[in-house]
Amino acid sequence: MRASKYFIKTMKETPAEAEVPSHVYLLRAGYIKKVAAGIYSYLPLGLRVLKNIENIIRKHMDEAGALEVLLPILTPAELWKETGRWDVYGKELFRLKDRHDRDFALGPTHEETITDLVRQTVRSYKDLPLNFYQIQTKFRDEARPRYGLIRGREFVMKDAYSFDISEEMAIKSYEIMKETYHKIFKELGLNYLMVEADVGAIGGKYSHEFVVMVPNGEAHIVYCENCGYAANVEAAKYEFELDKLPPEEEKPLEKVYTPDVKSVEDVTKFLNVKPNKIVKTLIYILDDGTPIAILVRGDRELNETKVLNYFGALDMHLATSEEMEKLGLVEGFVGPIGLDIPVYADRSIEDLHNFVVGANEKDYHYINVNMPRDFNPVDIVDFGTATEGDPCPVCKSPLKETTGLEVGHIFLLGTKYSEALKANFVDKDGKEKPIVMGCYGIGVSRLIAAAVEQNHDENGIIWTDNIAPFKLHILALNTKDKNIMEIAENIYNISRGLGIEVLLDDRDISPGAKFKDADLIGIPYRIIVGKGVKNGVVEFQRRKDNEKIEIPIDSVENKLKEIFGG
RNA sequence: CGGAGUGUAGCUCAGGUGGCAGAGCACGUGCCUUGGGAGCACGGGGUCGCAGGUUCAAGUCCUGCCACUCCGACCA
Repeated sequence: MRASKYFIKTMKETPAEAEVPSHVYLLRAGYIKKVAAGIYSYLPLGLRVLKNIENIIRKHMDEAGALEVLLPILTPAELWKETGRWDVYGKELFRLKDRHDRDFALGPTHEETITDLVRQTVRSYKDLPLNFYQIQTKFRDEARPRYGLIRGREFVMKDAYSFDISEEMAIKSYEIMKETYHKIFKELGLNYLMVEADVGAIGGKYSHEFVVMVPNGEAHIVYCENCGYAANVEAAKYEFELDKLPPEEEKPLEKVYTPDVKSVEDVTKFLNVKPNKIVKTLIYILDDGTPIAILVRGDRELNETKVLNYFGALDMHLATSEEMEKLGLVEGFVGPIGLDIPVYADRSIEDLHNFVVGANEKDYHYINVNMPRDFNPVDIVDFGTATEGDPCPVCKSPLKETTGLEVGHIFLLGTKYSEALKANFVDKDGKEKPIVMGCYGIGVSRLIAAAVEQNHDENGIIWTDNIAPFKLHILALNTKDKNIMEIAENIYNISRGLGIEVLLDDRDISPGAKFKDADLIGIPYRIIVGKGVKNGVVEFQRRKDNEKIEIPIDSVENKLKEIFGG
């Protein structure tokens, strides 16, 4: 491709809307253009990258035996009502009506649609297993779209769904997808981690996330360098055993005057105790209106996901000041003793002795509190958020914490959707059974952003070889110089003959502008045709390190074969 | 959804106390130049987010709305 005939629209300055590197460079280099918040057009360069990623995914999905389909974006409300998600999915589901006032939704995911297809077509165990996938645009009315392609309202996703006759077989399908995902992310050239994850609203038995390691990512994960355990902090088990404090003799319970001492930090200072001897009492209101109290050690953070899972709730919130008042509670001085709402404890306070809690009375705390002497929780559960330094639940080594971007998520769904939609099959024994499902997503457009987040420098993008829009960038530095142009054209033709995706910068602009654009666009390999041609050489430069080496013009073809294996 | 902020040329932005709509970059033409976003000259480009209001006069003041960005909540 010749740049003079292509669509290269770079920007010198950072658009005001962009904050994170991927957003900045994808806009500046002319890969994408914003249409509305969280909605982008892919320009020719951007589409090439998107297609490259799609094709790598497609290749591995096909190899794994999955079958590509294309489901509709526009889906009837009836299907969503059958599984209950018309109500549960909430505001994130884009809803619309047709001219007959019938309800529809723009698909944010396709469990309903694919299960509907399967229930209509699959009758016997002989039809199974099946794995359908599609690469398609998804719609989610995000509360807050942000960071360019990282969190959009319209985005491209690969979603796959497996259907098996038993959980045992479904686990096999799940394992095949897990391996396939590893192959995909390796081929994309990204530094990633597979982590144990929470199933969230999709539901199911267990799941894994694939997270591309980037600083300041949205996914918080802990991992163990010793044994390889890795998990999203939402899902990470907290290995409280090694974090236990030494046993102490129980001291008599005492109520102390603590004027205006509310937060853990206040209590720490006022009573001169460590945060791990203080117990926080958090009041939550579940989605059915039930208030609950949850106790966590002062130095630990509560994990709301674990609480939701424990109560089987979809939503909950910390009690507001008004709600606290209605329940007769004193903000800042809530405690479990004498509380008449159910009290649950995180395992961090199991075996804790002589600790501090609020006294349910303004300006008073209890000290030397002990369980079960002074109160007895309904249950003691792992409600904690794992954090750096916590012992690994597998091998007890200290965990490391890091952040990343979730680009893939696989779920063993079980029969949640097949039962709701009555997707059954007749087994060998002649009995009708629900199909056992799994679902597998990859954020295709988010991968573009993730790749840039992970691979860029102060000058622009540095694509990995397999996803770069072009693999070779030829810079003809002076278009008025016939000699330069002839040699550049010649190298361009040789490259094309070798099947290399090549971009020739033949625009009549200054050399500096060409270099700046080339850095911004981030094509991995570059040949510079400039004044060196007088001495029979051109330069070869890698975007990664910008190191230039001179090579004789007549050995360019061999060099290209060496790099691109032509 | 709560909090904060911003909307003026394609982009980045300036336009005290109301008084002819601006700059740099980008774009077009010409000259000149060709190894890290060159220079000179001329030129085109505006519903100042939208709608009301105050005023002789509104980019500027007032009211409402909309859009966008950031922080938070939320996020298969």
